[in-house]
Amino acid sequence: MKHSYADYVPAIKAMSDETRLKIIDMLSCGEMCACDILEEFSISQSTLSYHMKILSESGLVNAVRDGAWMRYTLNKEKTDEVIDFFTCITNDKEDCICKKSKNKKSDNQCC
Amino acid sequence: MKHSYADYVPAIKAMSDETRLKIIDMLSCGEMCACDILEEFSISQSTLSYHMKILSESGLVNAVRDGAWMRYTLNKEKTDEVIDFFTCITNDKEDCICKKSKNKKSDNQCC
DNA sequence: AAATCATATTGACAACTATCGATATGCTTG
DNA sequence: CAAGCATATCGATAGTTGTCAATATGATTT
Repeated sequence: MKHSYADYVPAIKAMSDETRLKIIDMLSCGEMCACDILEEFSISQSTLSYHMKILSESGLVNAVRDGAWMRYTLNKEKTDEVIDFFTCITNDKEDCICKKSKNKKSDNQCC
Repeated sequence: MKHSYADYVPAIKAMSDETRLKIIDMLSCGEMCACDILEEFSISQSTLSYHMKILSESGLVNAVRDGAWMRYTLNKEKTDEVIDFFTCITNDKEDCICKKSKNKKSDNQCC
């Protein structure tokens, strides 16, 4: 099934911040709780909570409550989907948007 | 050579916009000039110029003046670099940030 | 149930972003 | 060189973002 460019914007926006990139990297080898993530930064607890919300709402990160703690994991399906999308739009392809009729201006279907 | 997360932020920010994602896709099979790109959108000429500036300053797009026209191409080295970076931070690795000493809080070296 | 710990939400604010119309710059062509 | 085309810059503006302190919520422990 095809998607539109806009479908990927929330996840890419979520990745376009230095703090969140580092959090993604920290989650790449396994689960972490908010307090452990917080230890690695010099930001307030509310700011971290804001970043975790953006990451989980974008689908890049799974958030599971475990008692008083939140356990975060990377959503590998989603991160792979974003990588596939990038690979697709940055490479030449049979049905590339630039090969389509000039009249189909409103075509936002993509990879 | 290692980079910091912040090094990738400008390129990722440049990709975090629907219009610019479509422009990247349009450039994936070859060169285009600003006026041809503009035809595909319902935005003003000044807005397109703004987007092209962000794309070229991020390094994702090469901009070359050709008389009165600007010729834009995708910088494949840069787009590949971003894809490699994503692949790296979203996958487990030997020297992952999460395996480092808790004391090295200021370590922003990454993929 | 009161105190405490972990996380989320709220309200405020400065900085940044996307957009436009108007105007400027720079190249080409009559 | 004047007119016109292609692109860039400027100034204004509405919307979004990242940050914090303060406070709220929700779970655990005493």
